[in-house]
Amino acid sequence: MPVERIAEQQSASMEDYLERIAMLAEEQGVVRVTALSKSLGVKKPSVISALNKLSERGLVNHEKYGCVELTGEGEKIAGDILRRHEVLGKLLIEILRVSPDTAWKDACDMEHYISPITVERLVKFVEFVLNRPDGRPEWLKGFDRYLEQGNRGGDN
Amino acid sequence: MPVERIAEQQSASMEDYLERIAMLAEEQGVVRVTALSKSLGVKKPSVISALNKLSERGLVNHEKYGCVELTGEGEKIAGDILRRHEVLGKLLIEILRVSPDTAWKDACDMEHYISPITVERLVKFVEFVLNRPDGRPEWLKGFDRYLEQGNRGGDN
DNA sequence: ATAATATGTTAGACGTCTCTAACAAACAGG
DNA sequence: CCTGTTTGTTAGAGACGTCTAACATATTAT
Repeated sequence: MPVERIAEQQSASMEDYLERIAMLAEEQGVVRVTALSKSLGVKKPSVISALNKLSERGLVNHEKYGCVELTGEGEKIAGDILRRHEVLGKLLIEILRVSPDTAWKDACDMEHYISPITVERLVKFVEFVLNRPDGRPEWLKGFDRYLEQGNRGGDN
Repeated sequence: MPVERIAEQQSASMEDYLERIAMLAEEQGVVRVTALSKSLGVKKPSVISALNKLSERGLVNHEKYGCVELTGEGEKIAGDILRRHEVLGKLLIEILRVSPDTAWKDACDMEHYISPITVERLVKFVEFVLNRPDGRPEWLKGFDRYLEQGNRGGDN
């Protein structure tokens, strides 16, 4: 079957490039081919090939032997991806207590396929559960105990 | 980057075939190429091609012009996929209140990328939240109200 | 300046998964 | 039966994303 349509019509792979460019730009200011290659675990010709496509689509600026930058639209898309990544990560790490490494990888693999509607729900759920004046809710502490002890704990 | 390694070393596409074969077998007894083609929204030659690969890998039995059946190992893998699908679906539908259509599609697209560890956590979370003697917990009803009214409701 | 190294690019191949067009087998009605 | 329709298969092409090998540019150090 065709790869599922993804937000903004980018493939999962292209979305990974956009996201990583945004992250490296944030972390290190300039983004270079070698850094992208190392960060994504692909060879440099693959990076070049991806940058050419993203460049054609108007999502990045990349002159030969130069630095890589997101265009306005590229930034917008990268932002959406990061948002999906972040909310999934929060769910996995802070609610489900998955280890950060596993959670990061799973979130990264899943993030391309969540519809905007579901993203919104996730955002609201994570907000509802975690952004509370009284901190981590009791029932969630009960889930923590359930994980640790294999039972529901005493008070949830 | 290479497509992420998936449980049992199958590609997302091959996993979709396995899952759908299992579902059609359940629903209709016999599984045929045409049914798979319609169900997955791909052309028949694509189905044949997939079946040949799955057959080589010992996951399905398919004689020329005959029916399609999962082998023992094929069933095991399909079962794992269905389990991931189901737990994701429950989270999206019963907890996050995503509409079944969207949830099904999102779950289907995400299911291939969840690690076994995260699946376990999801299972436990969904269990913890939904399998309770006293029914849907109060805090979750609070979330339902939060979705409906954009506030936290009165009592959670 | 120039040699050595690091970085970036091109060309071409491969694997996966899809498609269309054409063909083959199975089946069902007359 | 045998003819038409449904079903299944083969052959070949194309998109995508990766890789290696070879080459080009840029940078750094002497």
